[in-house]
Amino acid sequence: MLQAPVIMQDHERCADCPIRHRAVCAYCEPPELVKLDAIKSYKTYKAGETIAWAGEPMDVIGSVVSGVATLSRTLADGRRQMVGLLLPSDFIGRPGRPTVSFDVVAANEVRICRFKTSEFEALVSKTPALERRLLEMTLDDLDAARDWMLLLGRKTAREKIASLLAILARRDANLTQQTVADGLIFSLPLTREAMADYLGLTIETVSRQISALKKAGVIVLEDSRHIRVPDFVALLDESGDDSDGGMVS
Amino acid sequence: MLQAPVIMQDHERCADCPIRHRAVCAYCEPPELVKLDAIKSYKTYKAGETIAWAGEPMDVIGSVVSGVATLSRTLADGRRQMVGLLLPSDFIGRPGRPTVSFDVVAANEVRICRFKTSEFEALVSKTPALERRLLEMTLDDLDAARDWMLLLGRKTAREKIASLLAILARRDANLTQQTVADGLIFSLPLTREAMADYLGLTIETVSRQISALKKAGVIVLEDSRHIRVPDFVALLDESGDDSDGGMVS
DNA sequence: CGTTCTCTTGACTCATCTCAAATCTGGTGG
DNA sequence: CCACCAGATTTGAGATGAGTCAAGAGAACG
Repeated sequence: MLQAPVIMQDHERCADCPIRHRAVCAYCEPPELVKLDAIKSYKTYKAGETIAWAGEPMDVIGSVVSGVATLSRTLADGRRQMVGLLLPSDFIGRPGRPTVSFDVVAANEVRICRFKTSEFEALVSKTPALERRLLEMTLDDLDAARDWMLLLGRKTAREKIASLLAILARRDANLTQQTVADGLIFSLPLTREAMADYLGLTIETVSRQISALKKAGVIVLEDSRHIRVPDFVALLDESGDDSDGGMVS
Repeated sequence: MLQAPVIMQDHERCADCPIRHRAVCAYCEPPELVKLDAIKSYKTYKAGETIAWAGEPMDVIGSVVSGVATLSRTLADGRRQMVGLLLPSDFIGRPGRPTVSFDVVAANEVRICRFKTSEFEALVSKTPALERRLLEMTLDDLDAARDWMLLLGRKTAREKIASLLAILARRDANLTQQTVADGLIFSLPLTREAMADYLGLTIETVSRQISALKKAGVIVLEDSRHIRVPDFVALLDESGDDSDGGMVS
């Protein structure tokens, strides 16, 4: 379970940074960190605040230090689809392009370690460790986007909900070092609307399917933003994915 | 027509390669091309042939020289979603991971310039030009995947079809240097089934929506694999996208 | 304690899927 | 050149999952 939010300090030295080993700077050596230190700054956004608008020039890029942000694209008539979920250590902004192509919105309070785009790009081109990590992270994002496409194109509403809950549960278990095997509880960092945008559904369908999974005993709602999963395998079975994932010889 | 039949030669020298300036090697200098030359080989796959199976180890990676290949993921019960479309110059295989996570299938006859994964990775780590281009291509793929997610999650069947036709029409116009404005004809490199897998629809729905667009006069079928678009803007209107894309101040 | 927002639930509609059959196509062998 | 076959495509009829519209129940906030 998550504790009350710890008041974050500016991590003056990158070496103390909580995302030091997973962010874009993961492979940097101390001398390189000094250079990053020199050009970075921190900024905090409140829940619901827009960090960047689609189509606008993006003069800062950076890493999520804490909190959750969403990337979404909107059709002319208002239909919206989330296309990315940014968690701590994820990178915001696309090097080599002047504008963002989607809205970036803080889902809860988000803290960002940011750089001026131009300064960061200059540093990247001189720092192979940064470029290598950036490539690796982008490849991971692409893999995730492709799993997500399978979900959007072929899964039922119930499977979509189960898949999302499984993702969130697994990540939370990772963070808190619980074992996934027995009952685990996690908090939902997304509103029903954000879940609907993530899954390509309506709010009502999200709500109905959560109720259905609750009725089936697969999940228990502690309150509307905290979920308990008594049997993680049962949840995976509902997600439509190969349950033996990775076990194939 | 040329008198002598043109038989595709192995492009012994990269400098003569048709995808030289768009593939992963785009930024390489002649001395670097020599190194690529030394470790590359060519292979041709027939239409329908599987180039790589999901979950299998992938010991070769490389670039599509000609033809079209598809990436797709399959659920345990057989539902399938295409998650990538590989065109000439696109890169097959993921550096830094031993297995592929989806099936790679030739949609028509595909010719590949390939490298042993281990040799290629060794070269990448010593060749910044390769790494930079790889990052750039991966970022483009990620952008494309995100547009695709919007299509899968929020567009209607008719909009999905129109979007796909618009993409194919635009690419074909690019290749043949036609202007997109007036009536243009292009060939459909995908079967109805492949289109359905791309769009998250069934074959029947694909067929019905193509018929509907035909009846509405938006497209004309020369035959079932060749489409004429009398008015490209009308097609874009059907696609659901902002028609004024990029024109917003 | 209203006000407002989020979430849940119900009743009905409709887009897309499913199942089934007809038609078209290209390729093969006689 | 034609008959035939297998696969691809189209079309129809009916089923159904998810959307829409509407109302009510909680929660959060000042």
